[in-house]
Amino acid sequence: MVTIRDVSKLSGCSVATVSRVINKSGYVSADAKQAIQKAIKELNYKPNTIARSLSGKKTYTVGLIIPDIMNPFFPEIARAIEDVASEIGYTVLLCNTDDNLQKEKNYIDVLQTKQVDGIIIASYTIDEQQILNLYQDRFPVVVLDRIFHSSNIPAIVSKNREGSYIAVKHLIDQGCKKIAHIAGPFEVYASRERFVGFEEACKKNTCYLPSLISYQNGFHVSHGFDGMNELLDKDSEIDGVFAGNDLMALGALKALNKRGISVPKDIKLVGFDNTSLSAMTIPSITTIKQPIYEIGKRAMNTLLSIIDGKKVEKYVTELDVELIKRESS
Amino acid sequence: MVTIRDVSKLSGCSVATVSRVINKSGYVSADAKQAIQKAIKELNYKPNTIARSLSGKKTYTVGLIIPDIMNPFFPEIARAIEDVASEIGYTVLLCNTDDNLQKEKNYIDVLQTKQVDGIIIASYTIDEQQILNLYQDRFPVVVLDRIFHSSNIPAIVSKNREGSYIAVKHLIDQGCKKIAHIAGPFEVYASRERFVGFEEACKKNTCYLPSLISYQNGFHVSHGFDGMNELLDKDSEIDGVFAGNDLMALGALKALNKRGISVPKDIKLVGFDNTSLSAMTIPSITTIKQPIYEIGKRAMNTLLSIIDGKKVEKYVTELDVELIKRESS
DNA sequence: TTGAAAGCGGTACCAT
DNA sequence: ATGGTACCGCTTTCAA
Repeated sequence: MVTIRDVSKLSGCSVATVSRVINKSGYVSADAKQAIQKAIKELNYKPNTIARSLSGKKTYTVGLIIPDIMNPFFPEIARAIEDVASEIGYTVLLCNTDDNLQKEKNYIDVLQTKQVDGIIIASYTIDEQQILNLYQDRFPVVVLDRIFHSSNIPAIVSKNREGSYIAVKHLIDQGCKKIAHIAGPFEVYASRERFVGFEEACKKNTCYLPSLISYQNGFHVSHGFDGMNELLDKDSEIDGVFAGNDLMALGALKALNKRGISVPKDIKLVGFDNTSLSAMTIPSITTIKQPIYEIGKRAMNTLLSIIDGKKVEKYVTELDVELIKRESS
Repeated sequence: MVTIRDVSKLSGCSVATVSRVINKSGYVSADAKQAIQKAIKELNYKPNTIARSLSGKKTYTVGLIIPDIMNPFFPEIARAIEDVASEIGYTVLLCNTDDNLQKEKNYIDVLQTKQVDGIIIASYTIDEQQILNLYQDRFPVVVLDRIFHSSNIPAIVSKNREGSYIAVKHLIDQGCKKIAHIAGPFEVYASRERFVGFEEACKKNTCYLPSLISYQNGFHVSHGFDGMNELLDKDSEIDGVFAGNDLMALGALKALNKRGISVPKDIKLVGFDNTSLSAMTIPSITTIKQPIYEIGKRAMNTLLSIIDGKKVEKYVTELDVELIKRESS
């Protein structure tokens, strides 16, 4: 391995001077600079990042903590984060925690001992105190898809409530009279918000009935499937369904399909997220688009601001959602 | 930040001894050990991984280079790798390269200066010489879904040829007389193999016609859509389609749907990969299951063996594929 | 404008 | 069994 001392020797300058030209810091004469650059070329010298980190206190690496990269919401988040990271020479550590407290705690420890410059966390279950500790230690953190009202931890979320409202409004506009909702788990911030948005829209438009909500303890395809069946068993006049996310919407679609109920003729269906799968189903699913990529991008940019010691003016960034009309409605 | 010297002072032992108990190396008296462990607890000391890496030459981090985490094949790969990594205290750097040579070259450099212990590469385009260089520098590398016959670079692939054969055989068993293939780009190892498997199966079973193949220059939904339309325009008697992967199968399904051709009644369809989406479509898509998780797992285990200096006996690991029967056939 | 040298937080060799 | 200390490769202060 070629070190800074090799460059120093070959160029006839001291390591300090070499360091200066590498980092473009301090004064270096044109002659010295040239000699050093020549030596760097010749030796194909690449500064050792580890040594740099140890001395300089920065690793140019951030940690991304998510429940599971296999959940279709997260690849795009990860991609966005990685895109802005790599753009400026940062690198991203991928951490899956399955919403498991122990794994989360463990990863936070690991990331700290690895001296990452900051952490982006998307977790439904994580111990609030855990994150608060980081925040109070002035460790750069940004939270996704969740808000801690008890503190000023920077958070990026999208307008879930408004999204639900738009979804229900759309179903009404399409002629639906009896609209049901398949709600995700209430521990999850986004589920709660979507539920509230649904309630608000229903109250304003007189289609609210408590029996028209199925409460699920998860948000995967199977939950949508079960929820849809549950709703259909209770009330056969349902003509519109708003599912808490696309995965559940797909589950609902499967249940409807199995019963021979036609979408969108008999029942119209709207999902949430606009994950890639919603465009892939047949019929494709109308959904509320979260700007997933944008969420990731903003999160990373916010994190970088914090890392650079800039004051973050907006602690909560709320991003706009949008109705994507497709075949299911 | 608490350092080893703080522990040394508080415990009354030297840093060398503290280091010994941290690493369970060398002899330490019971008394010393106890005092040190007490001090570690009290100070909540965590060894600094960066310092450790600088001195010890290992970072316990590996790089994962893939085209795009948003491609549904890779989240599961990433998950598998991260699972085995985290299990033994390793950490994974996520690198998306979009099959772009410059990005690949750049990431390989970055990963080397970050001193990762090894790299797992899944790339269709990457310069063979690039990887060869790493390999010859004795830098631990494992390649996914591709084989370099010119060298002994460890590779994990699945039995693509056999998979195609099984797919075609299945279509024949279902009564298909005229089977078409939508082939992915030939630069991609897996596409070539699947194509060859298709040809072999057709020749053995007398349903081979060159006109029944659509050659696509990509493998996304749109390519399947276009390919299907192309085939249908050429020959209206097709009653079975084998798509080069699930995304293309979905595209084909969409095209068929649009033309009012019923699947599986009029045309039966088989995909490849068994990505999660294949189970989600309506009708769900029969496919050849690649053991995606297993591929990732093996790749990481192989990499770890290499890192630990063990001899790798099998340079090419070929994993079995399996027919997953679903509604589309 | 330059260089010597003291860290950064560990590891591990060599004495004792 | 233990401790002193010279590294690992780079940054940064301080003096020249």
